[in-house]
Amino acid sequence: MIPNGQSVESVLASHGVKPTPQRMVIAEYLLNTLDHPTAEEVLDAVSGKLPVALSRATVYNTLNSLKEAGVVREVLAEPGKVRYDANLSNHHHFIDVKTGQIIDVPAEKVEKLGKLLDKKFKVHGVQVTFFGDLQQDESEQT
Amino acid sequence: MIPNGQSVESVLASHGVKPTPQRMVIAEYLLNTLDHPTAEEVLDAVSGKLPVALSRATVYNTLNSLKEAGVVREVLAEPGKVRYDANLSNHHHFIDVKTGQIIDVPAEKVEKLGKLLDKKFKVHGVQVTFFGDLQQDESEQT
DNA sequence: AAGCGGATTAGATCTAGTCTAAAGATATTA
DNA sequence: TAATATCTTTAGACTAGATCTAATCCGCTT
Ligand SMILES: [Mn+2]
Ligand SMILES: [Mn+2]
Ligand SMILES: [Zn+2]
Ligand SMILES: [Zn+2]
Repeated sequence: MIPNGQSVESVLASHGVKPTPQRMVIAEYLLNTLDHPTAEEVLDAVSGKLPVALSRATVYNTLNSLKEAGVVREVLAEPGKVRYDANLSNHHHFIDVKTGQIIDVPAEKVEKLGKLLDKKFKVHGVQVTFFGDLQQDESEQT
Repeated sequence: MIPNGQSVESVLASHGVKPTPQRMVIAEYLLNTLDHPTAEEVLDAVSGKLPVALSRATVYNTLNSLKEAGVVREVLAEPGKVRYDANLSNHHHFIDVKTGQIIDVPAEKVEKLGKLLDKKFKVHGVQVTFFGDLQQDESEQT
């Protein structure tokens, strides 16, 4: 997650995010976990690490800032919850429908989109979503 | 969406869903749109079509029943909203980040996952999510 | 007709997320 | 240093999607 020997502060700096104490602890947490925590989980995990109280609004503000700055990305897994992921490598996610566990899947594993993956993953379904920009438009379509 | 010349009633029957009037109008609506409506949008669209009031609880109950029965599937596009899709063919979604419009993309268009698609779709990002069942487990992993 | 189980209802409740208005920090002038 | 501007954080109110509850309704079977 955290690139090479970079400090959390330098990661923020390189993305143009001013390093306040609140942002530091939140980014540090995200950059050092393989989990895909929700805002609530981030709050629980880091609120003890500051001398002052950490408000929910700040957690949400910070997560949105980090997302917009490109430090983390959103993962939409279950309905009704946004999760955050500091792994910016080209990868996808496998979600265990029993436990809810979310596991990173390197993009190169996704060759034929249906075969692939370890035999350890019994795939029930795949959901692929493109986000982009629809050109409006000349004749022929999808 | 709706298979061949089948009636809505027979679609429900073939999936083991008892065809009440509420379920009929909801299923009929979903089976005849290319949209990917939310529960709220379903409620708005069909509530006038019944002689009685249609409660929100029934809409949610019905959507969950239809999903579990395999008549529709969930689409997780934007955070905080579940959308429903009666197109069960193997396909993915393109979401216009400007308008929010959701467009079906046939699976065969998704060959190399990055190239592909019409030039009309400028892809900013792709999110692939597998849902499944994690075998717990012998040695080697992803 | 009585009883049963599933379906539907209105409205309360839950919860993730946003908004608000005030207070705090930090940088930039004079 | 003081004044000011801009940005950040805070507690708590608020919103909105979704679920829960308990009463009622409806179609069957006896
Ligand atoms: Mn969250
Ligand atoms: Mn909805
Ligand atoms: Zn990930
Ligand atoms: Zn679709």
